[in-house]
Amino acid sequence: MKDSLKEQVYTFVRTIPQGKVVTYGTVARAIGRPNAARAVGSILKRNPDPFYKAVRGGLEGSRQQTPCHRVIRADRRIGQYSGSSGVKEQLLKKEGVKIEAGKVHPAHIQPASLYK
DNA sequence: TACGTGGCGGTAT
DNA sequence: AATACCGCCACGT
Repeated sequence: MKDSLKEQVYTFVRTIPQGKVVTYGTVARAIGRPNAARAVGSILKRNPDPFYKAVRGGLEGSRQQTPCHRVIRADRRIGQYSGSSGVKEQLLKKEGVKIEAGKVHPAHIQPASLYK
């Protein structure tokens, strides 16, 4: 398969189940680019199908969404997210992800070993 | 625990 | 073709 990196990233992120999160580094390793965590961030930044927009615009079910809010930093902080501050955290909490003191509860984080 | 730093890889211009 | 731009990471202090 010869998909571009960003297609692989989007495809992978779409497989992250509700209520679970992964880190940018995990995404990078899952697509075979262990050192490309930062690149993953810049790819998701230009996400063509933002989750919040899909929900608000009634796109649910009509096309693929990319729940980029389910991708967090290795130190369990939320990380950056284009859009007003707090949106990412609210989306996660709405899905049942517990966040305390700006850190995601470890139980929700899918370990990289799952995708190895 | 919190912050700074250098390195990093892919995209966009 | 070159370089600026970053939704990061690992490590040090």
